[in-house]
Amino acid sequence: MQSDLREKLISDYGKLSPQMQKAARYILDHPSDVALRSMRALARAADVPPSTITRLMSAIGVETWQEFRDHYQSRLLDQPASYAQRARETQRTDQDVNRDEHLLESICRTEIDNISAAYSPERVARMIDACAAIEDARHVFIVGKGAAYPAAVQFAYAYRLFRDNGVLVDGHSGTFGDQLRGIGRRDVLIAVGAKPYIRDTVRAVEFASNQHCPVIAVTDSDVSPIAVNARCKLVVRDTSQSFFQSFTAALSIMQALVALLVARGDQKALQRIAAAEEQLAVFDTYFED
Amino acid sequence: MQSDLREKLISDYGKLSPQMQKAARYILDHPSDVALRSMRALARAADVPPSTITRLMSAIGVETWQEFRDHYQSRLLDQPASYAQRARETQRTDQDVNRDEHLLESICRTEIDNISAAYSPERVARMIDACAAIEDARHVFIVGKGAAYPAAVQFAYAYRLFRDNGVLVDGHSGTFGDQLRGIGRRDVLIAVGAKPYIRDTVRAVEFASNQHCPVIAVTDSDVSPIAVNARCKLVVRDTSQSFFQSFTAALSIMQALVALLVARGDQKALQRIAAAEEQLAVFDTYFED
DNA sequence: CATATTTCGAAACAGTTGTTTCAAAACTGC
DNA sequence: GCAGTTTTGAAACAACTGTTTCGAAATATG
Repeated sequence: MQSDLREKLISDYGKLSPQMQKAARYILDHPSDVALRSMRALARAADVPPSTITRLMSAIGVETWQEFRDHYQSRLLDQPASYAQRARETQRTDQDVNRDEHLLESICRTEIDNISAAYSPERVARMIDACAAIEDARHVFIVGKGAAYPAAVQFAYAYRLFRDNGVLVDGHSGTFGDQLRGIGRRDVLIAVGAKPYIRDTVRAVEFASNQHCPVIAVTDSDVSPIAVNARCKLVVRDTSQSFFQSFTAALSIMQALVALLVARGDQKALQRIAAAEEQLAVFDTYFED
Repeated sequence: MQSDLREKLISDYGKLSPQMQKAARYILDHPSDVALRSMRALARAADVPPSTITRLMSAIGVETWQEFRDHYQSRLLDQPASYAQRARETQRTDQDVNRDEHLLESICRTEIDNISAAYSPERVARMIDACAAIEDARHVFIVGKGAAYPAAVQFAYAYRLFRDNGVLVDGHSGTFGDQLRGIGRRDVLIAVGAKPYIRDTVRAVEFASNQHCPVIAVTDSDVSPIAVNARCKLVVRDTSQSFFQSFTAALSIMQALVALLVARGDQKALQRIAAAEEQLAVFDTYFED
């Protein structure tokens, strides 16, 4: 509702008492202090007793200092909505009636959060780097087991529509060893996996590394066993409300990689896509209505 | 001397005790938490006793938590590479240089749009309805081919961890007909698919409908051939920047269904999950570091 | 000038903070 | 197996947190 407390502070400034003005002024001049320091510390810095801050809060219609601080913290992070605030919101209506709705609501927020984090400037740079590696590769191996399997499949499927050097290492028919045979320095292995890490995936990464094959790790941490020695670490959040990690952000990134590869590619890529489509049509895969 | 504590954390990671690794890892994954939250709050979030954080500090050669926090706070202030700002930047130089960044930026926005649309109040109501149908079903069949396959697999995989009446109709081994045999009014078919619709999926839906089996359609339109006669239509956007539709929102919804089912379920569901985890551990599926 | 309001800050409060301590638990190497 | 080491979490600690209370000070009103 009240989206910008700063504006409120400015517009109400005239109606405040002298001491409150002093506090308000300091806050306007040092917004990051609100986000980073404690209320009392801020009061000291503004040369005002703590109670003045509390009073200022109620004067501008803010329930509690935490609410105020959260606002400034999320502004500092420049994330659409703050995490803590969100958590408290969902907690507030913790009761029986709309429990399902609230769960889904909170899942939605988390998913969005995970995705925006995945496209932070730093990650974007890494994705572009990953693309470069993929473009130069002789073969592109993709490994992802368990919960990460869908994300791996997604990439493999889309990739195959415009390149024919992709190999999905699924271990379905035969062992990993068979599928990874001959992997080397001129290839690339894209490994997808989050905690709990699946042994096969880790082993595949280790094997590739030993064969000097660069690894692109799509995983949940910089220090994930999948990310060790990786040429490129694409770290995605998998925060989830359920017992099951969310692979939404991972899937999104995989799709983005494909989009990026196509965008950077030449006409040939587009032609291949057209050919693939046509082929599917010939095989009567699609349904026409 | 040691200017970047993050690097230090990564390089020393291997030499830390398990609990410290857990803490270090959380810090690496959530750096802004260090800047914004209290030490104890961080410890709670990382699921670690407060003393572990203190110990971690001395392990990486930091005198006090304050010193550590200050480091992260100034990093946060130094780096105003904000999201919105970044968007503006990339738009400004629309041409040559930052084309990749711009594309990813726009993909990100689209993905977020798709997801928020998927959790609109109306959809949320439908999802709850879908859950009810799934709960009452004798068997839960899941079908999704081509690009929709990953989303279907995702659901099937997670669902199998706490219910044993799920059947992934993938048409891999044998025909669709075999896997759908005996489907009837007491079952449920979850069908995932967007344009271009794949013939097999449509046929599966038609077959199920003829056998009076209720259908839950996760698709791209209310009038999609998959959604005709569906008991419950979960319409998700698949807007995408690339030639390839985005199945992010569909995947997200499938995951949300699982979360909802578990949340609504009884203790038995949780017990089954525990059992499944244990079984995977017994089979040595997971990698321990 | 007296009085009614408003403004103010010290003090008290319950809760939380960062840190240290210590005994139990989990690993060592033999 | 066991002694020796390391690792761990609960408890205790003083210091600090955000908030409320209440009487004094300042201001306004007549």
